[in-house]
Amino acid sequence: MEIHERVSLVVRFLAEEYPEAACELDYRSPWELLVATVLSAQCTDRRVNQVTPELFRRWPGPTELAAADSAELEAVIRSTGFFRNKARSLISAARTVVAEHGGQVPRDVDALITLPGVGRKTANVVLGEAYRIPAGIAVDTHVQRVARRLGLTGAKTPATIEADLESLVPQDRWIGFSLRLVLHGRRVCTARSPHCETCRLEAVCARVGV
DNA sequence: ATCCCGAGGG
DNA sequence: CCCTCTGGAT
Repeated sequence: MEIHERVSLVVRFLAEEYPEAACELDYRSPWELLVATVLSAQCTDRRVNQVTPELFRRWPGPTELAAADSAELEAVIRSTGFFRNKARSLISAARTVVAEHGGQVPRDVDALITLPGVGRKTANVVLGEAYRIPAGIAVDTHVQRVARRLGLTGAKTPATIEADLESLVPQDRWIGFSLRLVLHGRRVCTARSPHCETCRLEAVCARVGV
């Protein structure tokens, strides 16, 4: 089967299988989503959602977080892991957002990735979810693993995988495609085992590395 | 390539 | 015990 045909089948299957796919981080504004997404690195969304209510109560916006005491912030976000790096990044990012972006989360990738703690994955999530701008396909550990197993890319770095997927998937499907690959990676094609016996994508899968 | 880092699952 | 969780910076 030719690659574009397989991709279109994958996109269609995912839309049928996971119509509900949505970001599972709790947030009420682009700023809160940015903070939650930075915290989600190497951490489950559930755990992030456990710490953000107190975080947003004590430091409601970038102005407040810019003036936060790092030790106090570290204590609040400790359970998400990497807490020293994340606290330092968030306070510094808050200062930049206040000083250079009028307190608003920037609407483009280049501005977002200059913020400490924000790479392409986080930038693509924030733009797609908060602003509905399909700036790029967010490539996290799940998207990387599942896309490679399916045979949609042979690349090994997130940047190249992102470019490969963006050349194959129509731009108006990017946001949902990423969310659904993540969901499939969590529920079926897990890191430990791809569970091919119960996977409805098996017919269009290259089963790379299985 | 390595480091940051806690928590839960197999 | 080892692996993994929506990574990013050095």
